[in-house]
Amino acid sequence: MDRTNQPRVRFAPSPTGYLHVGGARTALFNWLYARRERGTMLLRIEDTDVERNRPELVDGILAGLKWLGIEWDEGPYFQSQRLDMYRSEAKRLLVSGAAYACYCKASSYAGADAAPAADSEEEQEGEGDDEGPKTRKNVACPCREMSEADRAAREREGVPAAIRFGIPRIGATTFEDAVFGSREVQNAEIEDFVLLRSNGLPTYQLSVVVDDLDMRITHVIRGADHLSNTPKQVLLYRALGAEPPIFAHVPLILGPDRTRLSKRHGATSVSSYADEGFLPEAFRNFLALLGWSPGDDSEFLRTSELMERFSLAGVSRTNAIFDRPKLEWFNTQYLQKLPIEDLLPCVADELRRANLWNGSQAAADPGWFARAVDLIRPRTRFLQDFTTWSRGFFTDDFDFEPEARAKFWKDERLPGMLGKLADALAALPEWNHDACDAALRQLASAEGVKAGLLINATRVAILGRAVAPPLFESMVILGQDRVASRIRRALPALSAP
RNA sequence: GGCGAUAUCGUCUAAGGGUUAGGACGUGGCCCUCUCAAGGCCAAAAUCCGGGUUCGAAUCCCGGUAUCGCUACCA
Repeated sequence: MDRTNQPRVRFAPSPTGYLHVGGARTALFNWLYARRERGTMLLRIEDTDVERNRPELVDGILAGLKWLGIEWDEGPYFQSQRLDMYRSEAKRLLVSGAAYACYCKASSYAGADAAPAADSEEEQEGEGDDEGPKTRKNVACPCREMSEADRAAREREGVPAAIRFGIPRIGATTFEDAVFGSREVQNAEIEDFVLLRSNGLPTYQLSVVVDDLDMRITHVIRGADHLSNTPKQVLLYRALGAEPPIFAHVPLILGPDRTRLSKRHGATSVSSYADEGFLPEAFRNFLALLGWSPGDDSEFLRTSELMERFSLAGVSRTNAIFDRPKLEWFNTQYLQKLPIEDLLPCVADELRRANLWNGSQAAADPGWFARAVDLIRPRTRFLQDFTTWSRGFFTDDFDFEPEARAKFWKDERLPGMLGKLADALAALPEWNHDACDAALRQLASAEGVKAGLLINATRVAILGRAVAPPLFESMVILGQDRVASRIRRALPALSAP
């Protein structure tokens, strides 16, 4: 089968941190594109920076992608296992004259003015801000023009050399970006960047191009922070005798303060959203709409629809702010609108996590489980809601919430009335919504109280909470025996001060 | 500092020369009600500023401003 026309995309995180929402969104776009176009997505771990690299984080990134439901078709490949290829390609460029050896000390370039102490201080206000020299010229490495004799001398001395790419002095480099359109950059603006460090490890620019070429990547979909460096890579592709792939840079995701999303904005790792009880599909829907629009007013888009409708043309060019309330809204929508059979496995997992699954009616009776979840879900916002305030549906082991007691158990006639209610309910020949309703209202009018008083008090008695689903539906789910015994069990607590 | 990109309600966005500038989140109000949600209805809320081009500009052009990105032997 001829697959030459099928796109190949990749997600290429570097294990310097967990999988954050920006990376997740990039991964999602790649995945949606691959699925839409019946292409192939591969995963590549960019771990060429030995100092920042933390191998133990790879598992977390993989786990984050799995939770998101993003499946790659090839990989993961590790750049750390492909070093020979980068070295030989660098050598090729050296031989062809596209690159040159640089004998300068790394420190004379590295972080020359960069690394402004990582997001710490703002320089204080005031006028006298004739600050330190922030000026920076393009790197014009003297080694580029070094004579052969000098070069040989350095080699003899064993001076460690980096390999730099020699940017053409004149002309411009152009490329097409599927999102930002056609781009042109003057070569004079581009500095001779390093391809291979003096320690023999490749830089990002080299490894990314070599790999994308070797892996036959057709579409590079990545964050817009790479847009400015793309001309370097285009030049590199050409120097390697290849045509560049199609680029598609997607806008960045910012925090509410419009700065790059980072730890101090709170949850930025995908796993924290998993822990918080978000549904993966809701998260995908939310993420997909951050920087992409289907073109109409559709918002609730299940993953299958995203895969049908995603296109690079719909990607925005404007950075987007991560809007937590909207994410929560999506989660609520999914909890309530998902076909019940799609939701059940997620709830079952949550019950297992809370140790409420084994031996429960939920595990034993699928039909009952579905009815119970359906009753509870209109009031849920997170998966945890099934094991916190609604745990009374899945176990007898729950407490009477103090606020609920204070609010609905005030009336001192309640113990007597609920005792009678328990008897009346236990004696019902049939157990359904209307029978329970009638029994309770009959008692209320006989006692001369409003039905609401009994309803609210009973809800607390059988579920322990002031906030729970409507009473009679809850009774039906719980069953006659359990309801009667729970009411009786509550009586002592009810009469306690 | 240099280079570049971007700019529509507070937020995500639609409208790619002609609309009362639409939808959604959030906010406020009303309805529903057995608690609390959900839901329904209503409301306030935007074309960054200034110049052009045009009969007509959110849309095209220029300038300014702001924001973001890049400017590393990080990715």
